Amino acid sequence: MADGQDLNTRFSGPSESPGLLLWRTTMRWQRVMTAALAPLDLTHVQFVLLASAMWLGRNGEPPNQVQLAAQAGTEVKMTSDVVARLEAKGLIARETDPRDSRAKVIRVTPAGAAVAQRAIVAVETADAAFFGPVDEAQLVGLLQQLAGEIR
Amino acid sequence: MADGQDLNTRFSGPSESPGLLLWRTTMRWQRVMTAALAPLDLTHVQFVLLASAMWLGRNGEPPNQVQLAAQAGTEVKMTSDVVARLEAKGLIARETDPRDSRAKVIRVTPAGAAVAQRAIVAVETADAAFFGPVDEAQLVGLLQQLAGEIR
DNA sequence: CCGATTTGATCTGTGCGCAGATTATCTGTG
DNA sequence: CACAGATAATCTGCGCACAGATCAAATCGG
Repeated sequence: MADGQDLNTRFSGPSESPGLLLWRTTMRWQRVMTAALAPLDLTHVQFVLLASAMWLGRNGEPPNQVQLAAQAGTEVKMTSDVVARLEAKGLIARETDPRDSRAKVIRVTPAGAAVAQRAIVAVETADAAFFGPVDEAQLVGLLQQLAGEIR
Repeated sequence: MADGQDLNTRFSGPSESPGLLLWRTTMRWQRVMTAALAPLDLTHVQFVLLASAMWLGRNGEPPNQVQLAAQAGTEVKMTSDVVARLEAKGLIARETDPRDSRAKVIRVTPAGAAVAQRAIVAVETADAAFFGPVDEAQLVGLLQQLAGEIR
C-alpha cells in the first residue's frame, strides 16, 4: 500500500529542490505584489502590462498587443484579456492600427499613467522589502541565466 | 497623453528587477515541469501533492488535507480540488478519519505510487537540465532566505 | 452538560496561464 | 490578380491561486 518502507531507499523526500524553492518563493512574492497593488485595484499582471505599455509608448510609438506581450513576457491571449480589463478601467485605450486593421494599438491614458506612477512606487517599495535579506546582484545573476529569452 | 517625455526621468524601465526575473523564471520552469509531466497525465501541482502525500504517509501515518497542504505549501481549498482530481484518477484514496469525522485521510494507491515513482524521475531529470547552467547550492541558499515558512 | 470558538473540507467568484481552434487580415509568390 | 501561408486578436475549455463564505464536527471554558 505504498507505506514507504520500500520507498525510503529511492525517495529521499522533497528536501530543498531548487525548483520547489523557486515555485514557493514566487508564489510568496506574488502575494506580496498582490497586497502592494490591491489599494490601486491592480493585479500584478495588470501592473506589468500597464507599465510595459507605458514603457513601449514612451517615444510616441505605442505597441500593439503582440509587441506588448513580447515585452512583458506574457501569453498573447492573456495579454488580450488583461488589456481588455485595463481598458474597462479606463487605464489604457485601444484603437485599430490604421496600417493593419487586424492590430490594435495600445495607448496609456492619463489616468493610466497616474495609476502606473503610484503602482511603480508601491512595487519598488514592496520589492525592496521582499528582497532586502539577500544579495540582489547575485540573485539577478543567477536568474538571468535561467529566465530565457522573451518568447 | 503619457507619451513619455515627462516620464523618462523617473521611469527608468523594467530593467532587471529581481521580482520580474523571479516571476519569468518560474513561469518558464513551470512550462518545463508541465512538459515533463504531461506524458504521465499529471500537472505540476498534482505531482507535488501526490509526492507529498507519499512522503507524509511513508511511515504508515497518512495525512489529512490540511497536513498535506502544509507540507506541500498549497492552499487548503486548492488542495481539496486537486486531491479530488487525483482521487478521480485513482492515484489516491480518501476516507473519513475515524477519530475526526470532519477530516479525510489521504492514502496513495499502488497505482499512485507507481506513477509517482516515474514522475519523480521525470521531474528530477527536467530539474537537472533546467538548473544545469547555474550553481544550485548558491541559488538554494538565496531562495531559502526568501521562501518563508510553510503556511 | 452547553454554548462559544476553532477546525477541516467545500462552495462561489475572479483572475491568471496555457493549449488548441477560429476569424479576419496581411504578405509574398507565381 | 489569385491564392497559400503567416499574423493579430479572440474564443473555448481546463487547471491553478486565492479571497470570502458556508457547514458540520470537534474542542474548550464555565
